[in-house]
Order: sequence, then structure tokens, then C-alpha cells
Amino acid sequence: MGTVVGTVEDRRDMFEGSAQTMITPFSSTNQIGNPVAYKLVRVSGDGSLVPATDEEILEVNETDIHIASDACQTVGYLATDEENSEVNETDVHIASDACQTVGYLPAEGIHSRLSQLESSEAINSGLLQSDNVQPYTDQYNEEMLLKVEKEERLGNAHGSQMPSTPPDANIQCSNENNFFEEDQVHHEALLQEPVSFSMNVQNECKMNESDKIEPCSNAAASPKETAFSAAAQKPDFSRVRGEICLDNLPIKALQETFRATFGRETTVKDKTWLKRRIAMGLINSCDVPTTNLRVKDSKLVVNQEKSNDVTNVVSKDMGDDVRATKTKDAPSSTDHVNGHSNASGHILGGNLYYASEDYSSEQRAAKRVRKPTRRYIEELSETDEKQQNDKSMIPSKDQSLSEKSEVRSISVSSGKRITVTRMVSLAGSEIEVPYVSHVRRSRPRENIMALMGCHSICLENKGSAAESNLNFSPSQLSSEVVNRDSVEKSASRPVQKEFATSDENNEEHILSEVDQDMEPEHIDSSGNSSDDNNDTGVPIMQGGALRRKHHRAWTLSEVTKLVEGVSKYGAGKWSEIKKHLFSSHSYRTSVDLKDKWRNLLKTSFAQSPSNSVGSLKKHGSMHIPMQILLRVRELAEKQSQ
DNA sequence: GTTAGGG
DNA sequence: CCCTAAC
Repeated sequence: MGTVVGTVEDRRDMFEGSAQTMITPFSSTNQIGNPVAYKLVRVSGDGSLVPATDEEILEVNETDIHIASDACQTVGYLATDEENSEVNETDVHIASDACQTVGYLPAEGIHSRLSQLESSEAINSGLLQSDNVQPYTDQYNEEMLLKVEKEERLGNAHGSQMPSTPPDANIQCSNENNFFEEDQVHHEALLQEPVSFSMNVQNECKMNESDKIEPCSNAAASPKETAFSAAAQKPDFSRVRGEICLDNLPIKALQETFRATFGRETTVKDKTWLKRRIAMGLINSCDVPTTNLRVKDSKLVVNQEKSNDVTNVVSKDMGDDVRATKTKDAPSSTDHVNGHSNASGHILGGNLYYASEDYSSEQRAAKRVRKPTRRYIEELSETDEKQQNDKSMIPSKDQSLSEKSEVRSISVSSGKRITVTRMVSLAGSEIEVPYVSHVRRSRPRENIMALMGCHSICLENKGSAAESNLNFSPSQLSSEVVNRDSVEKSASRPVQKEFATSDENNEEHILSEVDQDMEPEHIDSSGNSSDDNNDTGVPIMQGGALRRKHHRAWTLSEVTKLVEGVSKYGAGKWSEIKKHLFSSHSYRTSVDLKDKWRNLLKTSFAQSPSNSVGSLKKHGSMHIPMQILLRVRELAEKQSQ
């Protein structure tokens, strides 16, 4: 019934309270210890995550390992390096017959992981056996993977028997049901961590010499266990250490990783946020530089660090991760899980946040992060939509984001997903589109209009990029709701870009010359003057759609004016500067000024001090006299103080 | 509506 | 330059 999900949380204090004191003797040898604690969470029958009660937490805190026998809850303990040593010193209570499991799941930096409590062998051979050190091998890893798969196939039946462990092994079977009062149910699923772990069989104490570690030898004294584990029953632990480089992961995988890490779903679609969260979650209370664990192509790869440790390279199959996750979700359908998580979230400003204090703490942890921009979320929602409905795909950036994600089916597969739709008028007719996909807060998606407006244009300018890419006619648009995907996709960003760029030449002919540039010194270096035909600040196409502003190189006089303006009005007073000094340059917006100033700062600080060679410019960029750059610097410095 | 910053 | 969160 109950499964275990570890949720990262900063419970370090809690850990350190107990752990610190106990492992003091080893602290010197405990180089690698990255104490990361996890929040205790219970997965209730309906798949929801129930935060551990204080009692439970307390329990784990006070007793290092208590797996209560005959208890309806099992507290699994997965030790970190430090704690691993600690385990050897303290009693470990393992019990069978637990209906719910509260597990401490380790995070990155943890030396070894007890992956699946359900396989009691893991406990026996893993926790008890410290003597017979089996270097971790890939072969072994394979074994474990197979084993895990097998166990999953067999359901929980296999692992459900939690044999009592021999007392002499320093692990005591405690039958007292002191801590858990809930109804007793024969436990079916114990620890089912989403990730498959490999265990470093060797206990730290062994590595760290240390005669003080009695328990270690005690454990080792159990020949049976040793032999047992020496065989194919090696525990499934993995050393996970270092940083996860999530950059290459598709959003879905990130979400999945997020879930594996935090034990809960997330619907946040902002990659940056997810990465940050995951990274933070893994690193969290660790003040250890992170560099090692990388996620590559659905694999978690732990790079070799310069630690003296036996094994650090562990390749953890993400597939396993997914599988395990599925198993975890199994009792309730994926849809359910989705629905649940969605139901439990608030929508704040378009982002889905969780009400849990968890989130706020997460947020606090980050150094004030810029909210993920809507745009990304929207784009990604569109991706979701596509994944759901589409069969007709126009290759797009969005798509590439999510392809290769084995995970996506899990979290998106819900056909039941409630889709609020709205009517969008497109090409004179209304089509129904999912609401989330196209909520634009600011100005309307230009490209839609551009497409519309361009359509006629395209007809005229046959062979234009837009034409070839948008394989539909207005009639198609209007009549076929089924087509809406292609419509949406066409309307989405990638096409827009393509249109904007490749069609630019056409535009130039199309656009009427509204405003000649009156700029006197518009003899700019790039020879723009010849092909600049629309100098209105807001270029407008026939359909009234906005298009990307034509690039306009900054002239020296403009730069000079800008500098002048900054010195006069101060940096930041862009609108002032614009009003006073750029009134004749309608095409320079205050934002432009700001951007230019930013660039000026960059260049000035970049090259003025060292390169006395005035301005070695990059190709194409304007030559800015040293004098001006110096002025910029000076202003900047004055500004900063 | 402006400004700040990331992209 | 664009986009958008934050003022």
C-alpha cells in the first residue's frame, strides 16, 4: 500500500543533530560525506503524498534505523557516508510487516543507498555485510538491474517478506510497535524509490580503517550474510555524488527527475526553474562543490571524482528510474497522479505552484530567482498539446525539446486532462484552441497576425518562405478544427522566426516607405541607409502586424548622444534621454538606449584597461573611439557609487 | 508606462 | 532586438 518517496528538504539540522555527534570519531575520514536529508513522505493509497508527521520525523531522528516489525509503517534509512558509519555503531531495527514505509532516501553525495528495502537481502547483505567487499562493477550493475526488473515484474510479492535479521549482526529485529499506531496491513510495497540504486557494499568504516568501529566487525562476523551478499545478492546501491547536469534533458525528463528527487509531481515547465530546483534539491544542504553526476541521454552518470573511493562511476539507467516511478504510480493511474498534483497546485500568475511550505522554502533557498517567463511556459504547454494531439508535426524547436523524452508519456498521457478551450478567431473563422496555449498577456502574437496579413502577401510573393511552410489556406483554417494543431504550430515561434528572417527581403519590397530617416549624420558605417526604408519606430506590415524591427546599427553620433544623455540625466533615465536627445530618432526606443548602454559598458570595461590599442572591434561592429569608451567607463563608475 | 535583465 | 518580470 505504502510506498516511499523521499523528498528533499533541508532537514540537515535534524541530521546533524544526531549524526554529527555520533560520527564524530570518523569525521576526519569522512571526506566525502555530503549530508543530505530527505523529507519523509508517505504515499497513501490514492497516490498522494503525505508528509511525514512530526512523530515520524522524530522517530527517524532519534533512532537511527528503526524498521518496525509488525508496524504499519516502516522507517527505512538510507545512509549517507557519514551516516553509513553511524549505522554501524548504532542499533538498527528492522522489522517486517509494515504497511507503510517511511524512508530516508539519500541524495547526491551519499555514499551508498539502500534502494529497495523490500528486498531484504539488500539489508542483510548491504547493511550487515561490510566485510566482504565487492568492488562495484558494471556487471554487477547489470545484475542488479535485472534483479530489479524481475522484482518489479513479480510485483511486490517478492520483496514483501522482510525477514528478521540476526541480532548478532547488530541489526535487531524490533517487534515493538512503539512508534506507529496505524492499522496494520501486510506491507506490499516497501521502498520503491524511483531510482534504482546500486549499493556500495563496502561500509565506510571498513575503508576507514578505524578499530573503533566495532559494529562493523560485528556485522562482518555474520558469515552467512557475508556469503549471501557476496553472491548475486549484492545490494543495489549507487554512489551518487556531484552535480547533475540537466542542461541536455528535455523538459519532461526534468520533470521526472524533479519527481524522482522531490517525490512529487511538478508541472512547472520552465527548464531553468526545474534545473535549479533539482540541482538545489540535490545539493541542498551540501556545501560541497558539485561536479559529478550528470544526466546524459537518460542516464545518470556519476563521474569519477578525485576521491579515494572505491567506486564512483555508476551508471544508473534512467529507464529504471522511469520504471520504478511507474511502479510507484502503479496503484493509481498516471492520470490520477496527474490529476492529483494538478489539483493540489495553485495557479499563480500562470505558473503552477504548490501550496506546500516546501515551495516557499524552495523559493527562499534560491537567491531570488526571476520568475520563469511566461513565454517559455506557454511554449512548453504548446508542446504538451502537440504531444497529446498531434500527428502532423512541423519540426520545431519545441518539439526537439521534448522528443527523446521517454518520460513524457507518463505525465502527459492523460487523455482525461481537462482542456479549457476558447474560441480564437483566425482567418475570419473561429477555431477552438486550448486555453492555456495562447494566453498572451501582452500584445497579441504578432506572428499570427503576420501570418494572416502575410497570407495575401505570400500569394503575391510566391515562393516566399512563409508560403512554403504554411501549408494551409484560409479555407482549411476555417473549417477544420482538427487542423488546429498545425495551425498552432504554424503560429508558434519557430515559424515566426523563420518568417521574420527569411522573408525579410520580401518585406522590404512590400513595405511602404513611411518615414525617411531624417537623421543628419545617417551616413553610418554599415551602409544601412540604403536599405532602411521603414524608420518608424514600429514597423508595420500591411496586415497591421508588427514585425521585427529592422536592425539598425548605432551610429557614432548616436552613441555620443547616448553617452551625453547618460552623463546628463543618469543611466536609467532612458525615457528622459530619449525624450531629450533622441527625439529625432524615432526608431530608438528607451529600451534600445538601455541595451546600447549595456553593450557600451561591456565593451568599455572589456577592452579599455588592457588594450590600449584603442578599439579592436569585432568585425562589423562600429568603431567606438577610446575616448567615448573611457567616458562610458567613467560614467558607469560614477553611476555605480 | 518604464526599467532591468535574460535570451 | 525581443520579451517579460518587476516597478
